[in-house]
Amino acid sequence: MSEVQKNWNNKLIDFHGRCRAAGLKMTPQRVAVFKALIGTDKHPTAEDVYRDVRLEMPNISLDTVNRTLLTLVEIGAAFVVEGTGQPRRYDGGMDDHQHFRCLKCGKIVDFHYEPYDNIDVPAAIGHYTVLRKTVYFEGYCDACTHDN
Amino acid sequence: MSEVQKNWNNKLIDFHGRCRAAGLKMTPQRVAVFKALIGTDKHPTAEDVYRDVRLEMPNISLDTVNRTLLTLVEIGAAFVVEGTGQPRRYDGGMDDHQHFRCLKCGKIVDFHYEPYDNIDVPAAIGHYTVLRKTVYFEGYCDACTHDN
DNA sequence: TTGACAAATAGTTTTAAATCCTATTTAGTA
DNA sequence: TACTAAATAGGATTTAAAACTATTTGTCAA
Ligand SMILES: [Mn+2]
Ligand SMILES: [Mn+2]
Ligand SMILES: [Zn+2]
Ligand SMILES: [Zn+2]
Repeated sequence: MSEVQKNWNNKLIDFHGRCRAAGLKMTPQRVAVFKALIGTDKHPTAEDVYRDVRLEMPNISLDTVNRTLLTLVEIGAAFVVEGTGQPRRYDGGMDDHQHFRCLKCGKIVDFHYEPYDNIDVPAAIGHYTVLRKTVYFEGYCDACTHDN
Repeated sequence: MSEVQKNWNNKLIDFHGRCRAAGLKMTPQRVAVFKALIGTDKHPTAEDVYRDVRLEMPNISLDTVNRTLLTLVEIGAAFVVEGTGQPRRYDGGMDDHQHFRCLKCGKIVDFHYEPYDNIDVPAAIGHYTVLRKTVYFEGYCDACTHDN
């Protein structure tokens, strides 16, 4: 088995484990949505995932995709990308990384800068339960900077 | 004139200037929306602002409130708070600060930690046009942490 | 001060994202 | 293999935001 396949397999096993731990059934729909999400670095919307999964599973419903994506977030197998105002964008890449979002074309680009992996929680909000700490950039991507 | 009044007045003068610079008319609706926004630290939705402004200006339309808020963002007199999927939350506080959002009650809390005001752009995205740099926390606020 | 006109608004309709509803199917288990 | 709670499909509903259009209004130049 190749490294890539091994990595893929580990993710599926991990997903299986998370579902069991949470008392969730392993349905084909769940697996399909999970695979679609971890198979891309494009930070898709629910509609994007729906379109993708339907190629293999034409009868899946949009509601199931939406529900499943929320479930993935709940069990820690995915998260919602930070950003402002638009439809939710999901991310199945659970390795430490940060995001840049292009305000013109909507592209969300991963990058990794280690000092931002675990930034300090300032005293001012120290008494809150902090579940997620994010460093996030917005602007125009290369293509959008240069055209126009 | 008190310090508070002076500060308030400066913001209106600044707003006036920004409108002129952008070639925008000074309408009573615009002023009312702007005042409503800078008069709160609650990060209101468009509906919130609508409700508020209508007390003084009962005939203003929701569309005007939405349009005006977007206009304020365009001319740099306000911005949209980070966070997707829910209704947009607006912020008229243009002093440097950061946000914590409670995932349970939706409250958005301002805090200010100077080292986060102007963080480094990593080399990986150095060629992009970075317009906004954000440090952002999510979790449960005090009340929501304790009442479970 | 007035008149012309582009910009902005009110009121409404339309679109789009997400959630809700319910009859039916299914994964886990004993 | 049969049972049951959980999950799904398909459709309806809700909600935020944008689009549309007739009317009104700031702005500016005469
Ligand atoms: Mn990512
Ligand atoms: Mn704020
Ligand atoms: Zn772009
Ligand atoms: Zn809270």
